[in-house]
Amino acid sequence: MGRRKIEMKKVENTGALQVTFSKRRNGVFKKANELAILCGAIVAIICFSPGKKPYSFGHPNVDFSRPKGDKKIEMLNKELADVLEKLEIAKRKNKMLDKSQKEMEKENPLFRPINELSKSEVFELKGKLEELRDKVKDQLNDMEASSSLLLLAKEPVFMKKEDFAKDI
Amino acid sequence: MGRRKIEMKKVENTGALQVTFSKRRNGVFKKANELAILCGAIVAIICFSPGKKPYSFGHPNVDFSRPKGDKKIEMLNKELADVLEKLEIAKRKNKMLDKSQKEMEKENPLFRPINELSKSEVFELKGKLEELRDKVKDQLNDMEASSSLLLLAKEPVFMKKEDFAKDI
DNA sequence: AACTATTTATAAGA
DNA sequence: TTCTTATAAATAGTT
Repeated sequence: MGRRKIEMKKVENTGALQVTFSKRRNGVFKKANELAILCGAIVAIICFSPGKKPYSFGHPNVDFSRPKGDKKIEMLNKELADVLEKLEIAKRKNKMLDKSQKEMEKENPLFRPINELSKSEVFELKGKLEELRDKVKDQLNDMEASSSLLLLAKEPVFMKKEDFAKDI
Repeated sequence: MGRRKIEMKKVENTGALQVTFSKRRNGVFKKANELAILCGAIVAIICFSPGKKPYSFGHPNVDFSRPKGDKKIEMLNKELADVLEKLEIAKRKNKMLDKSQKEMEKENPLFRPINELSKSEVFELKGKLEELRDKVKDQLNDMEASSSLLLLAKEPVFMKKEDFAKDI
């Protein structure tokens, strides 16, 4: 599409690479914009330059910044910390109960099994919750990793209006 | 770029819309592929057709299908269900303990407060966990929504090899 | 950044 | 849908 046909392989000249990336990135974004307008389609693109700079395009109203997600993860962790703290309290209470229990056992040995199970339940539950917390973390991390192309775009760069305006 | 210049506004004819979307989607994906190859860039596109069908393109190795995510969410839900079941068991145990407690109270009234608190802790914990489960669900749903363009692409459609081959 | 010779994409037609 | 082709648009190399 120019003075001569080019080979479809990586451009090695660093200067030419920058220029080619810039020109073609704009070309792709422009085509995507036309697709969105002509067809009423939702289109999102994100790409990383050879220098790993992120650029994104979205139509309509696609925002790839991620402060929301980060805050939510913090809140989720806080929530779990609260639950775990409650479990610690419950555990301590159970210990107290256990202590008193020993006195009780002297009078009524039948109580023992029930209390023991109840106590181990709480411990098992704590373990479950800790596993769960880690799994939730991993889940979110994995989701971020697999959708990283979108979510890592901290600095979205949309095409300049005047570049699109030519076609509209 | 064709027999005649077209206006940059939504194509109203339904048949023409389908054809235009299909042709131009392929055009955008092809350009994106060229950008990725020529510049060694990472490029990801996802778009929804006028009929809301998702299509995606990724280079290199970007897979937007989500069986992994779905399985994880299922596992997460199962995990939570297990924890809640354990809580139900603990709750029942506590009820039994409570029953026996009434007999105990006759002998030792001091036990009552501790047991009552322990029981309410379990209830509170159950509530917390239910909240948490919903929050985790919401969290995942929101992340999917905000990054929905990627994650909702259940049926990624990559360009046919032969279409790319022309250029490579 | 602009220019322009060419290649490429595609709108309409078959 | 798939192919053909006249024409519009993108862009490689140049200035």
